[in-house]
Amino acid sequence: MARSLFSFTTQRSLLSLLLSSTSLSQVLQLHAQLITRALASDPFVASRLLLAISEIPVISSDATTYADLILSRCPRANTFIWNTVVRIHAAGLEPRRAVVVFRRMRQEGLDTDSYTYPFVLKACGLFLGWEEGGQIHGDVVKKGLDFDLFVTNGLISMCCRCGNLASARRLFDRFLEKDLVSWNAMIGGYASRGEMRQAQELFDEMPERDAFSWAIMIDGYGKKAMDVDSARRLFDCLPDRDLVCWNSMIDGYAGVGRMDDARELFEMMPTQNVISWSILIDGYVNHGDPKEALILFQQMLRQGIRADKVCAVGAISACAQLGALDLGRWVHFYLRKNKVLLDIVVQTALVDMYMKCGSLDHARMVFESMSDRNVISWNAMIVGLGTNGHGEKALELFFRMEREGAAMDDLTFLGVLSACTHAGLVDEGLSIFHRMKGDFGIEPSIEHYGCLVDLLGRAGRLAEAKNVLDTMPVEANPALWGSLLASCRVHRAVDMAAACVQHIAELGADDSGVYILMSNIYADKGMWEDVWRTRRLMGEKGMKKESGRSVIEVDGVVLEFVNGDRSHFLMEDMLRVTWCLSEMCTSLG
DNA sequence: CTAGGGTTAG
Repeated sequence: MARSLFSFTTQRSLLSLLLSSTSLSQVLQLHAQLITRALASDPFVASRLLLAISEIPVISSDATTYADLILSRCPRANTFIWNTVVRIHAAGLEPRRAVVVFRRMRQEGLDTDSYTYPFVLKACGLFLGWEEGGQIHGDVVKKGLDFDLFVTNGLISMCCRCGNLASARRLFDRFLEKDLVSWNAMIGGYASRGEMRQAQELFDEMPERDAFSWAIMIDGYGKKAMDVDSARRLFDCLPDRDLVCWNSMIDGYAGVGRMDDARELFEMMPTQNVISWSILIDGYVNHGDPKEALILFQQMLRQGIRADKVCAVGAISACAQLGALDLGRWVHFYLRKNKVLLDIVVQTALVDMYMKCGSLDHARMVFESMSDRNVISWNAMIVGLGTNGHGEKALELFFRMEREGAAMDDLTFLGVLSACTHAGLVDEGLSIFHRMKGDFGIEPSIEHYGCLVDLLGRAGRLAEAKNVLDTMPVEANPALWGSLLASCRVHRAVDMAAACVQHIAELGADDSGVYILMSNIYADKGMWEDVWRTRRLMGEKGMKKESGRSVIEVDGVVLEFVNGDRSHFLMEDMLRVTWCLSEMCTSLG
């Protein structure tokens, strides 16, 4: 009936348009046209709409909601339609919803077939829903689908992803019609958990191998088992290496900090993609060379490779480590200009970067604009506010976090406690420390005790601080005694300071810094005999003062200062610093 | 009528 409302040819052209649409808004426009013609409830039209959605490269939450809507408006939906909705959810941001749709499908008495299970199982593997997967497994056996290649491969990889290697292996061994994918899934299960002995055994046994098999093994040895040399031996055996193999091998080296080896392969590989660059950039960021990371980032852009959000996170954290605000803002601007979708990871990296660069307003702006926040985002704000000297604001944010019922972890408390310390909010800090276990279920670690000692010590409540160290459930370490020692200097408590040094020495951690601090405490009090005695002791122990080092960004240029070393200090840099300082002085009036 | 499984970077 509905069909007679508009001509067959118009319908056909609409449908062919649908098949070639590449964005949700295009699909929506077409749907609107179809709705006005009262056609959307037609199963055939619904299936076309859903197929169009499933072909969008990135399934947004709008897309999944829309798929649910189409399903609900289509009373005569068949198995194909339901399968497609399950598939859309499995590819979306919340794979769990695929299982929800699957359950409704069964409740409403629809037939499930060999196309239903691979998608549901994939979803289970993605959110690690082994419980649900186990039930589905029973279902599959009842339906006699456990001999279907796709269904069984789905089961094997679901079991592997959920860490149930024994079940996966049972399925694998009993399955006589195994293909290359079955082998790769099983080997991947072992490799992703670093069980390389078992993976290697199967790898040697398998009838044929493809690029995936090699990539799985190289990645398993390099990243998961931290055995880069074995990974390299396989890599060298491999006749024609694809991009993934190169990247996995480079990532293996970067993961263990062998940046020279990583770099050498990077230069050798035939072509690099944005992932290759990201691996290298991240490697430098994680192994103490953020400056090199930024140089690479700029090189990559110059070669015409667009940065994606993963790569940007590397660059942003390099900026954070360097305190390079101008560059960080530039990366932020780049992402906006290139319409790169800012997800929670990028936004959190930006918050962290702005905080580390001391730009609280920008950090706050990004944080407030976030539609979703996790514990890492909150921590970045709380820790950042604390280290920038805004203890009250950090505390405020902590209470807001509590009100909103956001999950906290041990870093949250390290952040808020040290914020209290620096703002002199001693009683507030104490109260939070004492609520940690009861109200938030987080057992204080040795670091939290460190904060407590600091909190009390800096406020001059030295006896209470020492009492914490003497009575805490785990034994205090040199760092904790060191923190009390630092408080002793501030409050000129010579005797307690000497006791701290004693403890540190007993723990075998008495480095030059400890004695220098101690001798400074004596000096503050004019106890020169003790100063010289301490200096002599240092000489006897063969200690020398170590050099300090710092890095700053001035006017877009990153400068590195090493105490006692002026070689980096070029005249040009000197001029920039001078200019910058004079600018600042002028603006301060 | 139509569709499907395995690898790589935070």
